Amino acid sequence: MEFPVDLNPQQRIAVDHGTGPALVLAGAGSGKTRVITYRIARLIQTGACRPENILAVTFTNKAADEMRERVHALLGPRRSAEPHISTFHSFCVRLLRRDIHLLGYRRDFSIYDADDQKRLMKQLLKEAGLSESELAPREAIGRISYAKNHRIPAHQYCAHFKAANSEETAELYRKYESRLRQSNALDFDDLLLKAVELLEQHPDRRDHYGNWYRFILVDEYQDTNRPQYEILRLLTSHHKNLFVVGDEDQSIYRFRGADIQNILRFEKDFPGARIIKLEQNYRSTDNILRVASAVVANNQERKGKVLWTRNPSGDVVTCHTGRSARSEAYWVCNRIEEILDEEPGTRIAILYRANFLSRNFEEVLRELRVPYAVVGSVAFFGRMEVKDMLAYLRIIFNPEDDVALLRIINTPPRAIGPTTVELLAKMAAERGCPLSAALADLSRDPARAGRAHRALAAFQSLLDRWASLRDTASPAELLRDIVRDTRYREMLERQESREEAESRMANVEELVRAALESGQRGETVFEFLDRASLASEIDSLDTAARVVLMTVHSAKGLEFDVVFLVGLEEGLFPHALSLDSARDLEEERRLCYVAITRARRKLFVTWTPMRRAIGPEGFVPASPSRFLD
DNA sequence: TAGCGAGGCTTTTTT
DNA sequence: AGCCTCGCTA
Repeated sequence: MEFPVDLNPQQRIAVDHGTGPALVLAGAGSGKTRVITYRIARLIQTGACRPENILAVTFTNKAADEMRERVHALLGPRRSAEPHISTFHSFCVRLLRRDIHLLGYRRDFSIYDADDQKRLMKQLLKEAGLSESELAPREAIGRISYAKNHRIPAHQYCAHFKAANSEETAELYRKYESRLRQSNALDFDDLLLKAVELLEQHPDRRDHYGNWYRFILVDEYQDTNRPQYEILRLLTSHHKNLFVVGDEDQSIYRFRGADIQNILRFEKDFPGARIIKLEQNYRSTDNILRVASAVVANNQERKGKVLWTRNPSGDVVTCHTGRSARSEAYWVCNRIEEILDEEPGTRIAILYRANFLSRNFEEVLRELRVPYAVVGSVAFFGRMEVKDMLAYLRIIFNPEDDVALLRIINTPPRAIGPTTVELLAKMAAERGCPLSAALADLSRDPARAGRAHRALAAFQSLLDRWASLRDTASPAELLRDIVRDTRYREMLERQESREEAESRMANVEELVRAALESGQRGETVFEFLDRASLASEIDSLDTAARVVLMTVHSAKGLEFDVVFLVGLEEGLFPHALSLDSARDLEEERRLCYVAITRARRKLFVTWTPMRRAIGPEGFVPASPSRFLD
């Protein structure tokens, strides 16, 4: 293949960049994914580097898949080896599954997602005698996560944070960490942090991976956090071949630790870095672009790019004020009907700040019989029944996984109630052992008898049976056994309507199929579980859907012909929790910028004063978002 | 002591 | 739609 010529001068400079650090400041719609994929193809094609020595990092699995496909398309079918393209988290998991024993962990660790974290934290709050109204589990997790990402250990927590209940938080932090350790589990933060530790404490590993990955490319650099930055520094310490692409105006993940300073001070961190700006937008009409620029121009924390386009000016951006949340939804959905009537192939998105806003739009779309897809709230791997099945697998392969055990110990109900679970937890705490060990002992204790004991013994024998199959049966076979042995289907049919039970069982079947396929690809059970843990909602987005509903965060990196940005009210967008801080407000503004720049041809913005029926002091009508000005 | 139905409450953003 | 608590029953 002759190398493509459809690159503008700046893009070409970026693609042809040789060795050493480079920062590509790429405005929305300026072709940044294209630059990365072309560059990967170029490095391989010119022989500068073998494919397997390239590491490209993206933010979602979906982005990684797409990048892989595009590189394939550019290079054609001559498969010798593949460049390594994945998310930071998946990359770190791979590293850790191989080398984490060097840090004193076992390689069969479990991964705790947000839901698992919350369960663990609730348990800890209960043990500490704190009510959830004193300290919300999510709040506690958030603080601990912040401290971890800034490398502040529990015993130094109070010295850094002087909030009212920082002592309680520090104590929870200490217990949280020791419980994770004891459960042979890592949370999402740990996946990155342990990778940093590994590379820092074991220079031979750092050199090994650093030498292997000769060229490292990073997408969405503006959303990297501190541990991610450190991983990049460690891996590139010798060769400095770090090529990052990002847009400071699209940095929207501060709440989960992203540090916009990473992109703002790139030249300081990597002296001699080449800086390339991509300012020509190929996506949107000029009118849309001008609206976007006007919003984000109010920000201070910028490097300053001037986006421009050769596209036509297009329609003006329309703002609609709804009489109520419901009528806002009707207005939007009626416009959608009209648009699809005229041009059935149009790809349309309804974007909002918070998930719960989807409800009205979903209901109205259903009423009008317009097919749609929602991203969010209930992703496949987040479904109750799927998580139950995965918890069974986890406890079989990592018996120390307390959160998994607690999840399924009485699901389906098998007469192991709160009192019995409490007793197990007390035993485990006293002996400092995992719950499964306490369970095994208690269920085999000949001195005990009675109903509760019989229930425990029956459950233990189920666990023993599955454990004996662990090394011979495939995960898919195990899952089938679990469904059968636990009478899971019967539980669903007892608890829910027939339809509901059917659809949940269909999800379980789907999971079995996924396990089967994973096995056929030759993956281990851990690779299967890892993918389930790291899958995100956007990964499974059906790109064929004409109308999609999602949060603005989920929409980052996507584009649509027509965008409806809804719920533009003070307190909602910008969100009430961001109003006190200038930095948070800037992030809300960037979020708004992201939303606007998703649109190719048409943009509608809507709001309504009448969204919240109840406030603290009765009804309070909302004001239009400041972003509308 | 476990199970179950009723009823109230609540929703920032997520790898 | 999911989470919790409460009160009743076996």
